[in-house]
Amino acid sequence: MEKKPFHTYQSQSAVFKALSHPARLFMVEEIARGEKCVCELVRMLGLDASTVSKHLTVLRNAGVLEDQKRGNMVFFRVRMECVLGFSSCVRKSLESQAREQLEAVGG
Amino acid sequence: MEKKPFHTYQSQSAVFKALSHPARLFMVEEIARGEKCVCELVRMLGLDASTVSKHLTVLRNAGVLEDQKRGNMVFFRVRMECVLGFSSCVRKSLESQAREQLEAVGG
DNA sequence: TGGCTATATGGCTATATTGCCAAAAAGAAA
DNA sequence: TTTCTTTTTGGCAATATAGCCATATAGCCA
Repeated sequence: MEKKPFHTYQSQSAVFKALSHPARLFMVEEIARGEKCVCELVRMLGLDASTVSKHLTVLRNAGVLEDQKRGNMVFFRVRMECVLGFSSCVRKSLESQAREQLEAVGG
Repeated sequence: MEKKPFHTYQSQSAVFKALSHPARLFMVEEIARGEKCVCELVRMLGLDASTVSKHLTVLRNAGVLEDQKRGNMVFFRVRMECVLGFSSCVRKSLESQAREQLEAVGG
């Protein structure tokens, strides 16, 4: 059994950690619809600009997003394209689990 | 965030949070190779049994794993099968990003 | 019954995370 | 130049997490 070194789990789990906050998950999905500047995400989320900036730093450091400065604005795009499939997988799984739960209760 | 209700992001991000710890990621991959009792994971990880138990609770509550008690042992299986594809996606992305980084430096 | 194993829970400390405000840095505009 | 906008960074307090130990619970076997 080819076991993977521990640092492999470290950098992989950093990606999941980056996706593990509702606001960050929202941002990734919105950015997937088209690149967004920080200011637009601030407007969408209603969070402080510094908070949004730090969330985006987490996503960039994990390799999920990449940024590009144009003028005095910074635009973010998805870099790790394959994570976009994660959400639908998780959503469908949670939905089917909820249905199972409903049937078990007698729905 | 009016595309999807907030609780959708909450329960989805709980799944990613469950995967966001190296020990939990390791456990999911090992359990994917075949169901494991808590005691075996304790031996593999070298962590306290109570710590492993709590990690497994996180994974079960997120819907990633399910458990089954047989005798005085509890066996865990993967419930959210599709997460098993996440790791290879992330690993490949991180590898290609590392290669890009190497080229950028002049490797 | 008692003793042993496997697992879960409560409590505790150390560390990490999150969100805000204040301020700095970098451009654009007046 | 000054002023405004955008973004990042530092600092702080509140909260959450991770790990351990101690203990509780449950099942097996003698």
